[in-house]
Amino acid sequence: MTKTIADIAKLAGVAKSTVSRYLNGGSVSDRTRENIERIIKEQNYVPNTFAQSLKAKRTNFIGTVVPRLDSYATSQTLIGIDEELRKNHYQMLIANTSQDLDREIEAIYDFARQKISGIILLAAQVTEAHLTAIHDIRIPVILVGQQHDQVHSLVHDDKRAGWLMGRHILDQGHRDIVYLGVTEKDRAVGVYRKEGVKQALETCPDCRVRYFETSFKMTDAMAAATRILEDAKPSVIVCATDNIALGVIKAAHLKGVRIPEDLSVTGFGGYDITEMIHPALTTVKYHYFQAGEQAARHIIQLVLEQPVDRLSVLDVELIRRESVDNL
Amino acid sequence: MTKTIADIAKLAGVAKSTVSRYLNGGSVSDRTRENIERIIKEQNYVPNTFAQSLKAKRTNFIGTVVPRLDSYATSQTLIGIDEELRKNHYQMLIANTSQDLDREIEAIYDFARQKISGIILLAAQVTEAHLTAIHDIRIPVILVGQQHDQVHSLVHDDKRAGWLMGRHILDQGHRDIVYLGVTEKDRAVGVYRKEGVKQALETCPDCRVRYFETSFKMTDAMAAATRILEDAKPSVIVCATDNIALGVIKAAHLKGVRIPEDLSVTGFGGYDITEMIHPALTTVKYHYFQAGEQAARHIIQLVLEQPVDRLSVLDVELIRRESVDNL
DNA sequence: CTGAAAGCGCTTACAG
DNA sequence: CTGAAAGCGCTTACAG
Repeated sequence: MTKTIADIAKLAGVAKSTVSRYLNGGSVSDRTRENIERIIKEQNYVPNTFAQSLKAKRTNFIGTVVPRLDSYATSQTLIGIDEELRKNHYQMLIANTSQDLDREIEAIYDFARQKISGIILLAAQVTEAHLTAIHDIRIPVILVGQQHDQVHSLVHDDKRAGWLMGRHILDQGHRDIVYLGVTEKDRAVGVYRKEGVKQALETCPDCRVRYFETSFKMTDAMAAATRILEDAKPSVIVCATDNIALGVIKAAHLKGVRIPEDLSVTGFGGYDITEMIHPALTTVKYHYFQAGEQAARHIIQLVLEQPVDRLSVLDVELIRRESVDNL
Repeated sequence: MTKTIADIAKLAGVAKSTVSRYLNGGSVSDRTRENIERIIKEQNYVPNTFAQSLKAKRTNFIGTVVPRLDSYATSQTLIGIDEELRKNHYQMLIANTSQDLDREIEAIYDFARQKISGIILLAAQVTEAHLTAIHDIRIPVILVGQQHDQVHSLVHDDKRAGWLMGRHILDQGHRDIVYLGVTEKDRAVGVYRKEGVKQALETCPDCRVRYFETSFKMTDAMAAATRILEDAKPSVIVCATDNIALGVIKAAHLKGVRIPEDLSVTGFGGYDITEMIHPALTTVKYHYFQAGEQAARHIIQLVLEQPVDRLSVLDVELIRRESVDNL
């Protein structure tokens, strides 16, 4: 049924090795080249990748571990990874872990088992188990969105993002501020982003700043905001993510609190939707697509044993829109 | 370095075939079983999947072709596919085509080349080239979201969705109606969904209905809505997708048109975000996750050469929220 | 430039 | 229950 290299060789009147050489760009005479070319086309021959990989001991697979598939950040990053990988003739494999840490570890080992060449890890946390797995598999790994000294990392400048936002709301005259953040287990979002905001706000001695915590879910953020709006009466709520901001805005609408007249709200991320809602959300744009592209470039370099910076930091960009009032 | 079945066999003092049999659940005596088990654990042995696939002539890969990664519908469907595939020890491969029809065809052939066992195709259109490719590769294919008599298909009940929405706005007293749809090249969304609406509206002789077309992009929808709001003065705009509805709502906000007091708006899809915006969007919920699960189940059955319905239709559900006024 | 041969790491009849 | 042998479809030195 399906043709093998032997069939082609026989039809072309040459040895299998010659066909293989042709396939792999080795030196072949023009006559045999044309001959083989024609036969391959005629026979609709495609090489068996398993036989290739078995022999060559390597694959063109790059595995990507993602905590979730239904997030703007993940989607954009994946698209960037995929585009760049395609260009370089690598194929992306995705393992979705649905925010389950155990599955994350499992996925790493699974990928190793499949002899993929490298792993791109979009993790929210890096635990000991992660480090052990990364060490065990002896395959290049690059971390995206989080950093760790023992692993090649690519991150967004969370601290600067926080700082930009902190400065901005100060500039707009806000003095009574609520920061609605997330768990510190997520270093990037939970710690650095908040640190940036805090650092900017510390330049303002007469500011009142209160910190609250919620989850990444819009509904949880909504509930948290409802409580906050009952007790505190801040002029602005700085949310750790655009999704949280969306939840806060919803809560405000339901309570009849107008944005930005009664309450300013900000996010982080720069999701497409933040521009479409009303009022449009002031946020800090993260370059997820570019992060994906660069992560792909880095993992390929790592696979090819070329040097790569241990840490790359992507710039971020403040986007001023309508959800912040100028007091 | 990495262990092979031969190493394990030697250490266990048995033949390679015995180890293989153990691995594949064949009959082995308790003693050798325990022995092999122990050695495998000690040596941290993992079978080489390429050698397995080369010999066994099949893989546990299921390829999924998606037109885009950054859409709620795609994400949810992929999650459903992935979950179900995992359960059955299949691995999902994703090819993103960025809405490029040529890449879609290419992806199908690429998958075949990689000897994947089956393909799940989330296409917006089914062209001759698709049919040729599907026919050429001789691998089971299931179409999701679109239907075609020559291919196993799994669809949402677009016609009924349209009908439900048409009935609903009629029930709410709307008589001056604009339908903002998309290209008929997309049969499911462009034709059937619209047909459903039309069918419902035809029961209303004194209704005024006008049809417009836009793209799937929010920004295009926004521009289209801006024009529509200048000329026509409908009481409701029925949008072919939630994203289009989001664009329409944005345009309305910018023009100072209040929703739903001045204009009612509806969508299709049931994206999470539609609940968070204000006012919450009336829409028809599609069960993307379940579609993914079922598509996975079907493709597995097809791979195992079990019978599968040529066409499966998933139910949809009207969700009444605040964006439709009761006149 | 070309070919014969060995081998990648498995699985699968076939004997015993 | 167990083993020896052949073979899956390729690639890679090695000779010529």
